[in-house]
Amino acid sequence: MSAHLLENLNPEQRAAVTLPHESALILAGAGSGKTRVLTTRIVWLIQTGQVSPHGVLAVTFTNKAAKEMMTRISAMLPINTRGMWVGTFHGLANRLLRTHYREAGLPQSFQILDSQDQLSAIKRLMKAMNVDTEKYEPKKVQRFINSNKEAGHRARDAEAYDEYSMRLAELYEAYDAQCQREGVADFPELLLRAYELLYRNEPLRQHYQDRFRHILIDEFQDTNTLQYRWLKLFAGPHTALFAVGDDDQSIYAFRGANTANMAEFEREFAHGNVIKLEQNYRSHGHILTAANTLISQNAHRLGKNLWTAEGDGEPIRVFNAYSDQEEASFVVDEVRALNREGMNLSDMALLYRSNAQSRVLEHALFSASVPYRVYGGLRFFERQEVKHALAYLRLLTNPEDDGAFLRVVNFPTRGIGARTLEQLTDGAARAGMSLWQAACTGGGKVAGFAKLIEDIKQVTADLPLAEAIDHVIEASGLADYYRADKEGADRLENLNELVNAAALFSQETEENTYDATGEPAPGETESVRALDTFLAHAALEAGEHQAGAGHDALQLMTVHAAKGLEFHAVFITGLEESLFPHEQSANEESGLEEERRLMYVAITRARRRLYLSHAQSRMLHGQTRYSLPSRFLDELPEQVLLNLNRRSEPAYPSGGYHAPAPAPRSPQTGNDTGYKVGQSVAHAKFGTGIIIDFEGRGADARVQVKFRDVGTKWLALAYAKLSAA
DNA sequence: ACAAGTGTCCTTTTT
DNA sequence: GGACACTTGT
Repeated sequence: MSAHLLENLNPEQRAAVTLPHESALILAGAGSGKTRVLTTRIVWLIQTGQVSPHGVLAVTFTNKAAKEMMTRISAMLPINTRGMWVGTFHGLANRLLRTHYREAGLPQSFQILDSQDQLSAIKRLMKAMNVDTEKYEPKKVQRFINSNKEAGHRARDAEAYDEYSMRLAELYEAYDAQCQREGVADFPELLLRAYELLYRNEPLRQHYQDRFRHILIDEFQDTNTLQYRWLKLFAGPHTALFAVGDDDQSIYAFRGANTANMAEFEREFAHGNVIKLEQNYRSHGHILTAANTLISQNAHRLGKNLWTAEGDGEPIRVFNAYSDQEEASFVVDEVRALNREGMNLSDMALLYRSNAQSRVLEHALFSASVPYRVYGGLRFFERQEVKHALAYLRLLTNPEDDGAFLRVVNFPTRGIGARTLEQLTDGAARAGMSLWQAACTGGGKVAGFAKLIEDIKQVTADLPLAEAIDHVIEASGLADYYRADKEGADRLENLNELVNAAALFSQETEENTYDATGEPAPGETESVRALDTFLAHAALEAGEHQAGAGHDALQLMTVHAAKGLEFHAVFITGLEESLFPHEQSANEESGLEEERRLMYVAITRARRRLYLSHAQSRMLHGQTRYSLPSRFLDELPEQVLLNLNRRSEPAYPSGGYHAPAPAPRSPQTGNDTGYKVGQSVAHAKFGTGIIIDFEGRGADARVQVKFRDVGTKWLALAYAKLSAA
């Protein structure tokens, strides 16, 4: 049985899967079979009787990865995997807190705030405290709170050395008090609460440490400080930690991921028990060479070099476009050509650094009737109409939730305006009540709202989840509101979808094969528990980015979103200085290294064919910007590149992939110098740059040049020795 | 009380 | 270009 399991694994993979009961670090390069190793190890451990499903804790970062892992395990292991804890950090923390809510100091029906909810809670607090939001931007306050929580610091432990940060710490403290009062927890709070729960409660800690014999962590390079400490707390003296990660693919430092965790883990747990998976099963040789060469220019690495048994494959195609539009039409032409040759659109991906870049590409694809799918943007449970419905539901199960109250008290409009709410808020604060309580004791329109919620509560008390939600949508007036709205059809549709989602959710949790969000607690009111579990699910798993019409479509996404995916053909677009690497990251060494890792991730998504393109001019934020090619292009080995611009005609000005591009539309066209805006030039002293502006004629002519290394300068053409580059 | 108009700021993102 | 906050007008 287990011999069969280990077939088709290479020696390193097999060694990793069959490691003895010891902690180990698996450095798994891109495309090296990381997930396979992780899941096979779990199955192997169970099959060989070394652990029962009950003793396994497997942690991932995304719900998608957790589901994928569970699916693969169930496919290999025909036994009940219910006792296994597989989920995201937040999902598992939630599970722990729901089970031990009393010990954790939370109400049973505590609600989870997503980032949006958290931000509005902070704004509300700051308003109540009369804090100047110019001086203390709510977003910055949010970042302060979250980064402190993620470092394991409560307000009292927060580093505060000056007036400004001391004020931030005060806000943090007040914010936590508000959350406690309202019975809500934000994302980092889930982790910190769960951490503190186990840290302070010795018997509980003992219990879980004894239980989990094996802890396996996916994407370990993405863990933050708190998550690492969390894992250490779960690990008892008899627990083996199996951490899988790739420091070269760490692209989330900006949100707190701490790559140093890998080195630390090696020191604290693995003790030299490190296995490198370096054979890549995804990409052809030239693509890997490019990736290896690029990433070798990062100074801080654990060190790893991917290789493949495949041949070199095709060269990497580089295209220099005159404008973002030309870049887009180039991409469209290539995509169609590949599609004609038989490659599915869904096997091709268009990658970009930031979401704003997708529009030009979308426009070109749309005009050419190429089906495409964009990842990113609003997700199902984040849509305003869905959040409104959820707020009503939250109010039913947890009336202390002022955030939910304020969200829906006047939506649909009930004639309850700012003035009324101000009075209500003041009254509630003076009496030390929640808004809900204050509304119940008062009169007028606000009391009418309270009555409405009370009625809904009565009717839905014994209804199944989906029917309860359906009633809420009707009785609250949400449905009528969107029916009356000319543009409300989609929103109405989504509310319908919410009812369906709830029905599906009830069905799935009943079957209970996989339950990442809540432990069924015996003896509690059925429908209330179901509602709480569903609301937690909605917050923790915000749903798909877009309703997936499962047809063959080209895939558009940011490089971040592409991590973990692979495609036959990949287009990396917008390879320009200030865009990729992004200008806000390029200044710092660590920022630049992260951008380089991002580029590394992008390159290693490709199996057979890779296109790199950049545009000399680009519409961004309503302005045309001129940029130099990304330094990452220079960091690739020339022998694996194929410059498409040099196929038939000179590279400049249009690149001439197809029709020559129109002349630049600049008020200075038609000058007499032989230079134009957008052109790349070289200067003996300042290096290479690009002309971004122009003034004067003849002997007085001056050009403004944006140099890669020395910034932007005005140069008199009569004196500066410029040459075309 | 609320709709319509004006001004500001723009990474990346999962939970 | 577009989301979001804030101000003005009815």
